[in-house]
Amino acid sequence: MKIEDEIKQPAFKDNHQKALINLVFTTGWVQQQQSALFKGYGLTLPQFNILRILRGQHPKPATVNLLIDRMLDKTSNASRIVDKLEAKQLVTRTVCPSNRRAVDIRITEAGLELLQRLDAELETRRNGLQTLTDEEAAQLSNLLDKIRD
Amino acid sequence: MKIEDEIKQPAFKDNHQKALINLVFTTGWVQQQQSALFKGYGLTLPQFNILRILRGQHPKPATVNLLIDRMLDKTSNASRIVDKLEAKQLVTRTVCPSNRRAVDIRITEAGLELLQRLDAELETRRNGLQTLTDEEAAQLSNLLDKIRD
DNA sequence: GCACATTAAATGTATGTACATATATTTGCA
DNA sequence: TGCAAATATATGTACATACATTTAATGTGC
Repeated sequence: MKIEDEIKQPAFKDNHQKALINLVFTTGWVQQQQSALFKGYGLTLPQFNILRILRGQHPKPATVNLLIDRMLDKTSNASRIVDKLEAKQLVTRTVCPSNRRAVDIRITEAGLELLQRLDAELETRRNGLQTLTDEEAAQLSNLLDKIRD
Repeated sequence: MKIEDEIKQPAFKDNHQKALINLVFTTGWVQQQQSALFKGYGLTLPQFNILRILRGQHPKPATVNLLIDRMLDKTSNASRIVDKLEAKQLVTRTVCPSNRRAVDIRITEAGLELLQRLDAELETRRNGLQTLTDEEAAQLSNLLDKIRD
């Protein structure tokens, strides 16, 4: 559906305004698709993203700072997302021996297994952008980079 | 900065994954820019968006249902965002005479004046996508429409 | 006219976001 | 050495999101 119809706005001031609204709307749309998938596994989107970062580090631990560094949303509160994952026994938290201010966070076997089950489903969806060709995906990425210049 | 450096991930599996991560990251980036602007006026981003819809309706009233229909994030709780705006006397709420289940929401003079002050500042920023040409903005919009196909 | 479904909005609860502040540990340097 | 600054994380608060439930008003079929 065209963005004009999605939000019932017949016209936009210019292409910039239209692109901005489309950007926000479409990103929300994609994230909602993803969330719906994770929900069946008892995970939220940020919890999934943290788990994925921890798997990338495995078997090395990660600190909260490392998680924030790699997260897409830098201002979110990694501490409390880890709280939830710890309660579900998908991660462990231990004081870092070499720096007792820091905390070593590790993904558990249960966490790895959960991610593995999700991988299969995600693969079939090509990350939610399955309607784009390879070239279009690259083009989109370039335009997005230019926005942040 | 390229997306690889923004989130310290040296490579991506394919262009689709890279575009998806870039989409989420860049939209967050743009929204944070906007939020920073609104903060100086005591508004949050969703509050601003609701106010703008109400101005579009003015002097006709809007119902909560109409707000949800036009909001970018369909699942957010318009009722409670209106609560905050009402507390700041930027909108009024009255029971709709023709359907007493519904509520007529109107922007106040103070709300209109606040938006007018924000307009001037937003204009100079070209909606946060000022680094794109007109053609690139149109191209971006087309790619985003295709994602939702 | 009345029971029952439908509709509009509000409310409850869990989670997340944004930002300020607190607590504990480590570092650096006078 | 001692003490202030820096660092790592946790906590507090306000607001928003996501989704289920509740309350009140309206519409519909019998």
